[in-house]
Amino acid sequence: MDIQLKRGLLDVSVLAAIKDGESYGYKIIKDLKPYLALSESTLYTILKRLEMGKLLTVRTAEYNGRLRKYYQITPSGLLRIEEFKSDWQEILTIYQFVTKEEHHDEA
Amino acid sequence: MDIQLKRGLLDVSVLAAIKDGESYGYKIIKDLKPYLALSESTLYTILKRLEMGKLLTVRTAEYNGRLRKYYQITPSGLLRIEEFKSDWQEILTIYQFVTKEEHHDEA
DNA sequence: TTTAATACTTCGTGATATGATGTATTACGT
DNA sequence: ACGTAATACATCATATCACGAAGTATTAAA
Repeated sequence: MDIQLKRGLLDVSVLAAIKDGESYGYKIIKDLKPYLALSESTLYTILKRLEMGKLLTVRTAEYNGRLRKYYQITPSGLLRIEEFKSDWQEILTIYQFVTKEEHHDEA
Repeated sequence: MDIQLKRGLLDVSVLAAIKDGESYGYKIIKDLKPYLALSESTLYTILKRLEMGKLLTVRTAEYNGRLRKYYQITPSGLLRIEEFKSDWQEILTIYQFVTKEEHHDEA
């Protein structure tokens, strides 16, 4: 798929992946895999960005002898998802413009 | 609107703006204005990119004493729009993932 | 005659997705 | 016991890209 098309969905997809309960990097990738593929470097870049924007918080905990970073969504993060839903209306309008067929005169 | 969300739509919107007949920069901006705002610098960057990718061709012609560059879509450009339509199915799947509500137990 | 509209161009910048590479531990297969 | 895969996170370099700013030049309108 076109890379550019994914861009607007990335941040919000990651937020969606943790919105029903905290998760961690590796699991997020696996959970998103059916919908969109993203590499580890991409994910961690996104997580860092979302953390800086206070859309999620992080806590480090030990699991099975190794460290994991658990990411939890904030109210701002939830708000971000709501904003995305609003934006979607505009996106749909553009989609319709792009895909509309030219009107041909018939007979 | 989120800038990132627009990214995947930009190229294909410009292509859509010329798919029913050639057009030129200034007119493309005006035609797209109801759907998405884009500046001249952005548009001409896109046009250059599309030209290099052979998704459109250019001819320069004089109009009213000044030069205009007319852009015409190529078969590859039309194909690009078709590909976008296919990609849209994936986008919709991601959209549904992002917006789906958590399932709460009732009663 | 001054301002707005038309029309295209170039430059610099900041944001960003991603591959490559690295470190370290645990689980599994044989 | 040993090698390989899976888990888990981190950093760096790079290429792409949207966009504001600023510029050039002509025509239309006020």
